[in-house]
Amino acid sequence: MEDGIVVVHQDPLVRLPAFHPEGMNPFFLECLFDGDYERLHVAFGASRADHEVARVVDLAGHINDFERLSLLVERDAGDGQGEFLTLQMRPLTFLSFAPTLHVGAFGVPPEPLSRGHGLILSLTKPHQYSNREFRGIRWRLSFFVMTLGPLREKGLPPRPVFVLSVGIQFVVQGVLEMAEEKGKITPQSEDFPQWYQDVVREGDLAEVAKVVKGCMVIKPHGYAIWEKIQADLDRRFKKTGHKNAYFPLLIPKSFITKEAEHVEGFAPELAVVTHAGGKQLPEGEEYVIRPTSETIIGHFFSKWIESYRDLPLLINQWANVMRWELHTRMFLRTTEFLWQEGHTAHATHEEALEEVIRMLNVYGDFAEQMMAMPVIRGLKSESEKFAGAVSTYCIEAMMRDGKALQAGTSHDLGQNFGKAFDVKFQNEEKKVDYVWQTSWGVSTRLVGALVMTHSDDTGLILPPRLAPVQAVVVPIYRKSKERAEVVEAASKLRDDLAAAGVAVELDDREGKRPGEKFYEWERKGVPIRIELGPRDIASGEAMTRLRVAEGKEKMKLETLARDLPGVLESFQGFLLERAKKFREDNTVSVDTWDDFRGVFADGQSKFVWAHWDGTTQTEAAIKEETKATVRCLPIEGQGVDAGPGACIRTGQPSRGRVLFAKSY
RNA sequence: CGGGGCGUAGCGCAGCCUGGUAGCGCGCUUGGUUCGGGACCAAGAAGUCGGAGGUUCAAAUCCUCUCGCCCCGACCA
Repeated sequence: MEDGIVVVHQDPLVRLPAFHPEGMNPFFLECLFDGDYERLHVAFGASRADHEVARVVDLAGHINDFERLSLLVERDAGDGQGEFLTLQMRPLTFLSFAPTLHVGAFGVPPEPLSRGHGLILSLTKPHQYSNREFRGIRWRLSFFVMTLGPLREKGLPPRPVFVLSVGIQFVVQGVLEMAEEKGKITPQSEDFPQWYQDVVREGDLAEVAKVVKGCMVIKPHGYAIWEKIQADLDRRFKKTGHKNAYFPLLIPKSFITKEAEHVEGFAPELAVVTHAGGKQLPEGEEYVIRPTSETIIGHFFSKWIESYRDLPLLINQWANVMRWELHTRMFLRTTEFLWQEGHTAHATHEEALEEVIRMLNVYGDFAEQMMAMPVIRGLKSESEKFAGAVSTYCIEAMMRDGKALQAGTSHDLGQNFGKAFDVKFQNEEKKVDYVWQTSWGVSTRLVGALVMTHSDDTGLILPPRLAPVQAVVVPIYRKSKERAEVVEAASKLRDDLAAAGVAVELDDREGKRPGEKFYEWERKGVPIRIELGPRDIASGEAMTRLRVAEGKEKMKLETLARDLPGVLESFQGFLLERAKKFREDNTVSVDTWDDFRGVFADGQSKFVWAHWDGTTQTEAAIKEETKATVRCLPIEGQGVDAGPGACIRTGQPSRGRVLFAKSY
């Protein structure tokens, strides 16, 4: 492998040295990127000295859409054989990447690859980094034989062909350093997922736990947001008659298997406790860490409920749950997360359905009123519904990249869990029946939704109603004599604001300059900053700046405490309106399959109202081709024109438009 | 299962090829000058170089084994 590692120049030049794959003659290939990838010179031959230069490929014009770019390169061999090189280009995914270089021999029996044979090359451009500075970057290129074997037909000549897959690994050094630069937030437009990570980090919301796979540490500032979410939701739950309770973290494994769909849905992501007290638990007595609590709550409901007089039973639990996820992202999908799960039991299906819709609306109202996040309320398709539910309702919000985030769910469980856990009651007609259950929940994912709904390239933006710090006072002074005076006035202002009900913080830390404090609080999403210096005190005013404002605004010190709550409220309203407008601007109704695909091309997403024939197969086909899924079937008043139409994909009849988008 | 990369100070990394005093940036501590949009100067603290074994007068560096993390691939180009 020693020969496979080459350090290349900045021009950037890539050289593939000779290699000796099994059963092949020594073979040499050289690629030379010209300037900023505008030209690619390809040469190959049996030895380095012997190589012939193939035609120069002009990449200009294709450089920005490298995805599946195919180039046919005819070789100037002069022997009339028509050998060629095909270059397939795809964008890179991340820092360390290993694009595959496929070298296939065409039109020849699987004999030693040498001059005169065509090649398929699959190279990858460092797309993600093209917008960043490449200064100081060192490229290291190594390659290795990965597979060697017959290639299946797939549009290739019916003659014997074989493929040699060679992986290339570039190691790009010096880029990560830039990304981790202090206070650095990658622009949304450049790399949205990276932007999200940066905002969460710089906003001091959370960090990846690292020592525990897939988990995160929610830091004080992030947890404070969750506490505000909890406090308000809890009030709403109480108001609708629910009571809090707490059920065990561990659930007997046997419980999970009682509801057929439920076990199928959750089995892959369960964490199982097999040992306890220094001993292995007997077979069949293992526990799972709850992924959700329908089963254990069903068990207890069956003990608590005897007659219709015990109904409805309205319970909520604040808890942590664990789902073993392969790919995790802070707040959006982590192995362990915090949530609330409501569980209710009712005498009739109608009553249960009312509950399902009631709680869906509680979530919807909360999202819009508190989070300033507009949502669409709807019904999940069969493939997206909760494992074990009859139907699942949801609220879907649009993130700033046009993708949809499921922000809350409310399930009609029918009698599925009632039957599985024998939750029976005697009704008013003295007949025994199974209860009708519901469950509904929202999680710390809401914090991620908050980030992706409002924040910008400067960092976090928090709606005042959920901001742990709504206003920050930054004192400005020169000499230590000024400091005493200014801090005193600032303290008084802080006290006045606190008395007016504003969550205010006075940042009188020494050793940090005002500018640095400004940036820090902006990254943390504080809605308004108040600057107080000697000049302001003299004039009886303070400089204020809203988190999204262009400039600063003077406000009278006298009336600041009185006026600020109003300012914050209007900022709350502004954020909601802005989010609504963003969603409107990125929502379309589409009637043709070509238009539909166009919306989701190039990794883009919007909200799309389109007709769908209602079948799981069509849904799967659409997802396969566009990555977009049915987010929900809108409930009354949530969709666009409600009339029937023809499925966008199959032309089959559709009862009404449903919401499509790519999703988290 | 196959292949690759990486483990050196809290964080990000250099040093390894060619063995010889443990380095850099950020952060942190102290002092001073600063302070209306990311300050500067000076001094300082901080590392069993992932682990074990070997070669050597001498190992972060060479060899063998091992642990951990990340990425890619298994015929889709």
